Amino acid sequence: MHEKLQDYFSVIFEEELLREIEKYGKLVKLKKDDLLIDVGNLIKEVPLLLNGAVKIVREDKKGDEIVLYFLERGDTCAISFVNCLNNAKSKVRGVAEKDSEAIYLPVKKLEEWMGKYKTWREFVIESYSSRLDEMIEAIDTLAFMKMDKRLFKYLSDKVKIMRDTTLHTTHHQIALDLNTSRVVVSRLLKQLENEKKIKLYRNKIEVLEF
DNA sequence: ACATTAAGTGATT
DNA sequence: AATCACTTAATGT
Repeated sequence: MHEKLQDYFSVIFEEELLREIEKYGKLVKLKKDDLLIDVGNLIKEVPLLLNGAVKIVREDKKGDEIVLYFLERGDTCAISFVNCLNNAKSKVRGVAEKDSEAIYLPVKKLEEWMGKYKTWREFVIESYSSRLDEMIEAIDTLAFMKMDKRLFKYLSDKVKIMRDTTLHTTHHQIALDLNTSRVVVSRLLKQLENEKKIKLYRNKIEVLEF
């Protein structure tokens, strides 16, 4: 845990804060599709992502889902942190997109560090603001982009997050993430393949352009 | 060989 | 862009 912390955070956090993180945080290994957080959960711990990727999904009452954004190394969901300061329940779901590692930090401590460490304060604010940016981007995408554009953005986002141009997923799964139907996804993917932007296989998509 | 699951396609709304 | 109804293809048992 020590080395992993050093790797990613020694540049932003001071020694003492790193030591505290090490002391109070617990290292959690997440497997693909593990749930980090679900809608309605009361949050007492907030994960700090060391590596891997997590997708943040919004779900409505009917169970329809839509992907808001992805988290990657060094990210934390400051939204959920601020959220749980006022004891609110989570409004989103976090699912590991691939095997990942995270340090779970107790909210109690996070609160304390807000006053104690400038770097922590800045980290949270920075994280909060970039989450907000991503959220706004997600709204733009939803409101103004046609399905074909949305799909392509989804693919290239995913390629960046996964650091792999070959995505192991199904048309069905993509349809769920974008809240559309599998048939539509299949057709649009076919189009993209014809435009030489991707290559299609079973359970696999190779993204050539992103 | 058979069943299951993923993906492709035309027609309709 | 969604839905239906169906086909084809790949994969698991």
